[in-house]
Amino acid sequence: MLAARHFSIGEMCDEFSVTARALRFYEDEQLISPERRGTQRLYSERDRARLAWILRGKRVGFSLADIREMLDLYDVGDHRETQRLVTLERCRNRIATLERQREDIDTTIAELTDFITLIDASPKE
Amino acid sequence: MLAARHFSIGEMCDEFSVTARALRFYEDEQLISPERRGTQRLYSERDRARLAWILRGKRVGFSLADIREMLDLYDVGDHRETQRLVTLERCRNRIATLERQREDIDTTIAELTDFITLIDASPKE
DNA sequence: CTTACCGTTGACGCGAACGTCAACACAACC
DNA sequence: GGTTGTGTTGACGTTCGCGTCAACGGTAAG
Repeated sequence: MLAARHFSIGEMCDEFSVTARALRFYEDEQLISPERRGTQRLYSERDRARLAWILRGKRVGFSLADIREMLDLYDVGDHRETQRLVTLERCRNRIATLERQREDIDTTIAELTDFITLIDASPKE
Repeated sequence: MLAARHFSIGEMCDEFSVTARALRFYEDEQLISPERRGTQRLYSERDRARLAWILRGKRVGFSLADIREMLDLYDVGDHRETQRLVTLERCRNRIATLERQREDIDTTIAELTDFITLIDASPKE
């Protein structure tokens, strides 16, 4: 096996363009939980994947609480029947709101595009 | 001509499912500026269109400041050459971020869908 | 007239998502 | 051994987007 690589908080900040404060905040909010070597944080590949999820979630407008819930969905190894149904339900809800968002985005893009052609086609002579 | 219809703040609240507080806040922030009959607000069709824009903007994750900027783009009747170019530039930037958002949304939907098939295909017997 | 009801302007409060210190620890380098 | 760089934990400050009173005004109905 390859020795699992780890990353310092500084490296994470550079790579993902976030502040250390933000990373620590996400940890407080239980979105990521890096290991420690003594007192220092060591981020694994898994932590990086989670962070990517977090940032993507933020870009599409989810709150940290929302994102935490979604990450948790992936985590519960415990897929008892009822729990499983709840998870499915929530996933589907998420998807539904995402699809609505996409419609909104398309509408907005269309309007802005129309507007561009409008003012682009009427230059002052 | 038809007499232009106007709407009270209460009607607006019902129709768009927003609170009066929010509407007044948007007004403070110069996103809408309804007329007044005495002290009371009278919302026109134009105000309604703007509000729809605002709410759509919010759903796609824009800040009120962002939305205000976009609404302002439509407003400046003054399309002098330089101003016009600035407007075009901003519109294109907006569109670019919107398209990126849509990619993020698609990715997220895909992952959630994969996850659903995963846990949906492994029911406890 | 008075009781409702809808509306108005402040002003303060609040949760989210960090920013910004302060004070300290540890390791490397000169 | 001192300094520089990178990290740590509090703790308080800040911006955004309203919520939530309080105190008041107009008007329509009984």
